[in-house]
Amino acid sequence: MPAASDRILKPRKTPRQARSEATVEAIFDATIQVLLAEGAARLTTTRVAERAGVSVGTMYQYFPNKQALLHAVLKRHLDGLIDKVEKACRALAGETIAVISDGLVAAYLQAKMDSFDTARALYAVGAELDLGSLQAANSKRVGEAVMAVLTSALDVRFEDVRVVAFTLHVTVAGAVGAVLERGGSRARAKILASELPIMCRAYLTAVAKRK
Amino acid sequence: MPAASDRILKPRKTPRQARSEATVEAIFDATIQVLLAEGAARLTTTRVAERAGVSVGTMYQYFPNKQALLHAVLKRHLDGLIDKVEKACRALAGETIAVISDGLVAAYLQAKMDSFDTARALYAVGAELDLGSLQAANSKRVGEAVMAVLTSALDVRFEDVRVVAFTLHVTVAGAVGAVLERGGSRARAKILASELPIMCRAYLTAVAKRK
DNA sequence: ACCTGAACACCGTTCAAGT
DNA sequence: ACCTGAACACCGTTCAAGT
Repeated sequence: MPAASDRILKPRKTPRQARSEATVEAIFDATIQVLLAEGAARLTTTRVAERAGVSVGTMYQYFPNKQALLHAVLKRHLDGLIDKVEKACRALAGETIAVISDGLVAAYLQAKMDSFDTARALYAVGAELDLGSLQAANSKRVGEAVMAVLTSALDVRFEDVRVVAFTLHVTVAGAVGAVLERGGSRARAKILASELPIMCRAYLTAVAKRK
Repeated sequence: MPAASDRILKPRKTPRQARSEATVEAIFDATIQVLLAEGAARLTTTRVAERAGVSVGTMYQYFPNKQALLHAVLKRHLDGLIDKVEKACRALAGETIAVISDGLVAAYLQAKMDSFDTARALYAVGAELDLGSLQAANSKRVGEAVMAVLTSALDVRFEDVRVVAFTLHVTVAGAVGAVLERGGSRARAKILASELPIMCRAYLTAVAKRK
């Protein structure tokens, strides 16, 4: 039988939607904090829940399992990257292939470097989840956007834009990923920043046909 | 007090060294088998030991922990790759840059494809261990070999071979890794096989100076 | 000497019991 | 209705007890 004090002690009902959003946000933040502060090996559902200020049980209301949590956190990060790349693609439409190439590489590197620590931390858990499907969706969205800019190039056209866009994406993403995975110093990131534009421009020029 | 039957039932002492090697080999094989058959999530020390026909305790005599085991298995795989790439480098010494470029890319792709399933399976556990240090060592050895062939090129020389070799390695390895990570169909591997040579040759030509 | 496998600490996940 | 956290199954690792 509920005592009268219950009415006072219990928090008033907060708007369901807003509360949920805040909780999810707190869990996301907690995940990255634990990852950065304690490492992938100590990234525990209990620890994340504790840091986020909720019980494990509550966390499992929002995410059915640990993998789903990591998936969501990584998706959030990748979506942010994709947004930036898409924006860059739209801004580069109708330029020459040289400008497009440099702009794309710069945008991609910039986006990755903006969230260097987070990106590195997330790469460390990447293999624990179905990174495959996420990256596939990622590839698709970035692929569409890149195909669009390449097609819009002022001075050239491509035999098979799909293949070219795929190659470009997988090479740049792969190189950056490789550097991030292996301890990724910022020095090495700088080498990429100077060499990738040359490589991409050279590749695009090699496979392009004059318009 | 040992009974007389012990002398009969106990296996005779097998040469220490040879026995160890066989056991370690069995554990390596068991690891990859469990990985391919049951997936990374079910890759368990107990399961590996069982499959290898030893007790967990025995396995811990050879490998101080699970990470060390995975590290060793991955190292074994990467060393195999490096050997092939180094061999290719030696064979390509003194050729023109075009031949060297195509030869290098072909050798790298070939080596990866030879062990496609193993490579894919290992990528799935890559993040669980200090892949970083392994890849760093890997990078170094491959870097040396690639620098050597590039320097030996008949027709051109490079301002900074170290940077060029690094870029080449990280791009090709990254692209292949990216494709393997995301479910890597062989169809996509084929696109790489046709595009990477073009890209690498274009890059090398762009940064090379006539001799 | 060397191997075994029960035991321990800890993790992901669930769900009865609270409020 | 919603949250909690003890409880459960399972994992990595150890080490007393066997042979």
